[in-house]
Amino acid sequence: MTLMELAEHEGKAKVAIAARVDGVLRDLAVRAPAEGKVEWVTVQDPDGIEIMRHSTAHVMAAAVKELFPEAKITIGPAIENGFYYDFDVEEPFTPEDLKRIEEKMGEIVRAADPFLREDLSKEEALALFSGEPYKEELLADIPDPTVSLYRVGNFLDLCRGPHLPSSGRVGAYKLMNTAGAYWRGDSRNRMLTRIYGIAFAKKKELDLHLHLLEEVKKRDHRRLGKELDLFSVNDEIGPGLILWHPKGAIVRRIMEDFWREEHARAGYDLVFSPHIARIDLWRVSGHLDYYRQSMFSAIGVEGQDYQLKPMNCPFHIQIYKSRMRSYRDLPVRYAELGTVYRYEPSGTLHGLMRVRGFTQDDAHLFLRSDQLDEEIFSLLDFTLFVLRRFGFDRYEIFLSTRPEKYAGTPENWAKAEEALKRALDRKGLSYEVDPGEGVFYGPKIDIKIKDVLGRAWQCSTIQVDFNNPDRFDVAFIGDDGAEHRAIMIHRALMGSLERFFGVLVEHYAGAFPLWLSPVQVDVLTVTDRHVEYGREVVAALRAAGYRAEGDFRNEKLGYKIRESQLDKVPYAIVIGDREVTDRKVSPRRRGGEQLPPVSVEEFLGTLRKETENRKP
RNA sequence: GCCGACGUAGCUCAACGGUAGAGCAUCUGAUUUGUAAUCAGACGGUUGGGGGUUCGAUUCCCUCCGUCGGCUCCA
Repeated sequence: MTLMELAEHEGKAKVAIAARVDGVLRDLAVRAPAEGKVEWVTVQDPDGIEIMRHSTAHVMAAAVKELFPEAKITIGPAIENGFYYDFDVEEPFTPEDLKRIEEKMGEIVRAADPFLREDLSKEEALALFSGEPYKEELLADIPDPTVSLYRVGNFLDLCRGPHLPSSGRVGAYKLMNTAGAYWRGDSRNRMLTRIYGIAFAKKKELDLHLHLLEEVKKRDHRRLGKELDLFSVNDEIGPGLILWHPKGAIVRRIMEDFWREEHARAGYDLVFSPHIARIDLWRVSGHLDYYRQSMFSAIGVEGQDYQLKPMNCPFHIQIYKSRMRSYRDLPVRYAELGTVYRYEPSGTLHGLMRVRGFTQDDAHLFLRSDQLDEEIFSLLDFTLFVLRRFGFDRYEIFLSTRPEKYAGTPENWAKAEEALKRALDRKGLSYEVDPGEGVFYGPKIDIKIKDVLGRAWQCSTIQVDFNNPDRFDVAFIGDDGAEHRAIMIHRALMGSLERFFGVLVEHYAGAFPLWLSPVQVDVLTVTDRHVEYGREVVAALRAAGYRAEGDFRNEKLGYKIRESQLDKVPYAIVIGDREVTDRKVSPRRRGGEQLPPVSVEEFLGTLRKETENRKP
């Protein structure tokens, strides 16, 4: 009896698409075990939906091979929300091709061809895949003597499986776009043509996801940046270089003020450093060896080479080194909103999220080794405190370990990795280990913040550095009167102000909380009769420290309300005959909620309450 | 950087080998208006830059710049 027959017997044939036999995922076509645990896997199951998406990729590849027999197949896994498949073709697919492929997929789904598994020796498989060089290459790399193949209709693919019982069980899918992708993700390899698709169990879920994509588009910080006049990038200035317009600049200034205030409170000393330095500084720091591909070319000055800074650390180190330090002075914490410049390949630039010039909310901590654990622990605390103030309370945390290209000794790396791990464990934070993803000078904790739509953004980073102290001879005098090596921590909480601001814009869809809003209150008059009192109200709000603007134009109230709403101003207050007579204002919240008329004093109280503690 | 698509008025988009058009914004006038758009008129473009094909290019070709979707990389 096969699992399929067993499923029929148990009345599960309609929902089961695979089975977990003693914890191992299997096709329904295989023989049911005489004993052992069988669990049915459905498309509701995370494993099940992945199988379905993977099978959809096969169906797509089958459709492509029918329409474009000369296309060479490569690989096509399931991914979040869907799947992709990479092909080697002479001419990349056009949107019209995608439409045809999608239709052909429909035919294959309607045909409900079974997915048939065949286990063959590698030699037999090689014979079947002659003319498919990528499959031959994959086969050559498989150590096992036998491999599994899956056939659906006329399409045969090398695959581990499992798969749906038949193509008829494929759910709702849609081909989205094509993209270039290197074979095996290596830029030295040939560029393939990738087709991305999304796939869900039900049409309704697919529609929901398409709706989500619309929402993402609406929140795009590049669109909102233009609509709300927050920032721009400009051809004549150059790609990846940001112009902060007045409204964006207000938000940035508030972010910076908050940051400075809290850092002073947390025991940091605020410093400033220049944007360029002699190239030798970067030779000593190791940047020239390990970071050169991210640096702009040197600048010749009176026969000497200077370098635009990609990081702030060497400067802070020099401040530390400007005098002798006692063990009693540590930890020394230098913080700077330091603007750095990094060469990023043009194809990677993206609005505010990936730029060539950005300001890090950087700090460097100089510690004794006995202070490392405690400092990292309180740093995690501080980081989460700052992030929460901006409305982020969900995170993905990664611990990145030693990369291939690194400076320092493996022993020191291990020590640092241990220290980071201990702090995370003590703080009770769950995290993933990212092997080999550390920076060249040390391991790090990265905190990705999750926005309202659940997307994760890399912002905060805490990096231990055992390298620079050696290179720059960063030392302190211990209680034994001898010189000791200090440990350094690099850290940024918001990461880059540009990226963090971009994330903020998307998180709030441009509707910033009151404390961050570029304009907090719009004062709208009904007719010319009310302008005088309107000016008075604007002046009173400004005198109290709020960002208020008056709209005294000769327009209908509805027109002004609409504009205020589109500008996402938190409060619009209406002033007409009634308000002038009673010396009151009628506030309306962004979103339409109408509040009762109150005196200006009372309204100020409302604002004060809403901005205290910088409520997100 | 690589692959593909794209670049038309301040913005969003039409036209597509035959001297470029709409809506919104802006400006002017009228209207004095009560919670998401009052009406009318005017202004606005060497169609991203350069080169080529053609009697003629926004349209076809080349090249450069930039943007977008990915890949590689990353705050």
